[in-house]
Amino acid sequence: MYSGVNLKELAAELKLSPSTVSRALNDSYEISEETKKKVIFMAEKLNYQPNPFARSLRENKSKTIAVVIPERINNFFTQVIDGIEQIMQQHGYHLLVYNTHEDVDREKKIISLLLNGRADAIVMSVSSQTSDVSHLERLHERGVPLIFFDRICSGIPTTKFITNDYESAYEGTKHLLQQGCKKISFLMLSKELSITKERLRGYEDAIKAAGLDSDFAVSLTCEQDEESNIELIREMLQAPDRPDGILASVEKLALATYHAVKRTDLKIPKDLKIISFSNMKIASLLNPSLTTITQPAFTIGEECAKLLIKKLTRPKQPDLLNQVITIPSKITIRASTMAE
Amino acid sequence: MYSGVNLKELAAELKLSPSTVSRALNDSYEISEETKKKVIFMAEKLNYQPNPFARSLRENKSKTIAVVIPERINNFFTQVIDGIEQIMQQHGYHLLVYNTHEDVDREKKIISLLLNGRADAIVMSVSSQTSDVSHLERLHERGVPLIFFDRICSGIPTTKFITNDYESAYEGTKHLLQQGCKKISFLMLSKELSITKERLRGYEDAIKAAGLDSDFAVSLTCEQDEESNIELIREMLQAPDRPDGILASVEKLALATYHAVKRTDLKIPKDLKIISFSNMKIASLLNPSLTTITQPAFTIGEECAKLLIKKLTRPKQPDLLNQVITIPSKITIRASTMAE
DNA sequence: ATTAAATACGAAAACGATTGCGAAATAATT
DNA sequence: AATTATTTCGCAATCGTTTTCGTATTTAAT
Repeated sequence: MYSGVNLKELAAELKLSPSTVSRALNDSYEISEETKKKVIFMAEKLNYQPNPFARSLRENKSKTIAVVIPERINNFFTQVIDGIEQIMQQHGYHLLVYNTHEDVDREKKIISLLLNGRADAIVMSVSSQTSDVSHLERLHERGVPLIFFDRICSGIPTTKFITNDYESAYEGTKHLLQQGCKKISFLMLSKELSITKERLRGYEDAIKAAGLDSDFAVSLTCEQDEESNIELIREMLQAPDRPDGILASVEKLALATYHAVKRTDLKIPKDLKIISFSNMKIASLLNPSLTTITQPAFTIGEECAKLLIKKLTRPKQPDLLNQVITIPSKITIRASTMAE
Repeated sequence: MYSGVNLKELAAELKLSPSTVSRALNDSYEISEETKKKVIFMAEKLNYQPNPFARSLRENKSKTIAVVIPERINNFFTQVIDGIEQIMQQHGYHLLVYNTHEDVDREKKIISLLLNGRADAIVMSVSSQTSDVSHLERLHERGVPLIFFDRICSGIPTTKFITNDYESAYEGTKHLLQQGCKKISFLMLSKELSITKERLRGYEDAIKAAGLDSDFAVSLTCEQDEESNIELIREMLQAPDRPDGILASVEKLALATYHAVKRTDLKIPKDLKIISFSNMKIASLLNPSLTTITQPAFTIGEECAKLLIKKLTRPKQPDLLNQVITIPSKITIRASTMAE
């Protein structure tokens, strides 16, 4: 592979030393305006591109951020990445993106690859299987700036960005109750997940606040396999004490419910009302259209990136604060929760 | 940021020279089994992680692949990336992902960032605005291995992966005709796009083969803005000579059509039948369920990656062949194209 | 026993940038 | 005019690897 001209060759062409050329290109005060112009012109002409690895080696930073997500085919995560990229691109940063596929082992491997400074910082959302967080602790102790979003690790003292999971779940459940639901089921991926815990808490509190017996609360931990999820939900819906309302803590479980319903005689929203955390653009095109709790995904990504930029570009920045920053979600009521 | 132990320190700890330690870790034949064991043990113990930039600088390769796509919130591209990552991760490669947002200027900037060897190869799908391809030519002439998929640049002599765009569009149009459509509209993003050209050709040939007047063929170039797309389609659907069938060359235009139809009195499939190139998992949940031409996205990603691995890991590999590799799509017929 | 070959390791250069320090050349000060 | 300050640039070290070359020691061959 032909790699263009380097600093030494550029310097030779200009009859200057590499140090002078380097300083000229970096706009050092030690270089006269005249030579700066000449250098810049020649660099332009020869299309000089600095070698990023030489620079990274010397400066001990890579101008690269790693983003680790549990799932790529997911509107929420995709929007977050778009938000991160939006800010990072403006500051000349590159994005390494890794998909853990909800698998802790893959997550651990990926994290271990990031221990060597390949990325200047990491933005991540943990997998649903992650309970042991020693790999993340090690990363943090190494001093790699680490930010969590959505699925956070409260045990690791750094900044986390989430939405108002508790309140949204509370409001969502309240909405179902107001629409006449008597028995609401909460669908979740894994009890280990921070979002599961918070959303479950919101759900339970709303049920209690309505004076309903908590026996009515049905929780169902869903597997990873799409088809088995659908079957689990179908069985639940065909049981004698079936729920008449569903709060799905993640989008894919709402879709699984739609599929499950198609295998029964039930009708949404007459027999079953459903609301879901979801960033689908086409919630309104589903049959019936889906009432959603939409997370501010793009904004979350932007905020993560802005904080990192502050941390990485300022000279003597303190460590990322151990705090949780909440950006509220928005509920959009659609046909799936309509009363008669 | 604390960066762990380096080779020199590890060597000092072992009372060996850095060269020996390096060779031991790289399993060189010049090192005895005994010292290899000692070195590996100590490296393990001190948790030695080689500096990727020093290595990249020395070896002149980064173990990194860049993926450039026009849109992130798109099931097709996302699945392709999953496929690429699947293979690349097995070979220790990292993925830089860039979104051009269908903007040539952003595409050019991104490409110029990749001229310096930051990535060992590039896998990309061009933006819909890309007509001038000089930036891509420069990249290719620099010798950076470049592979196109889906939206390709036929002018650049390298390997491209596509689906059978012509045949799929032909078959899709034929299906609409068989279901009784008399006037079929083809929806597309930009006439510059390779996929647009091929799919349009398939569509036109199918219309002609049916002995239909080509005046019936309506083409509509859609803007980037979602809302204006919807309005354009709505106007078309409410015109006196409205189509009774639609072939959408990309997913987002099918969804725009669904939205547009909701603003009219028309019913799918009674008044309007629609088929679309789409990798949506939830095509069956739309109202009515959408007949789709599903591209082998994951496989396309895998094949791109496999070819690159071959090119990058074998010592004296020739340049990537100037050829187009086709992997067929699959049509799934659903309610949106059902005759009475 | 002498020479040749194989084994196991170290010294040092190289990759391409940045930067501390020194040194000319010019300008300013006394 | 002599000294000092300022401007402008070059030398060489450095970042952490890999690798070429050289060398000492052991083993094999004649």
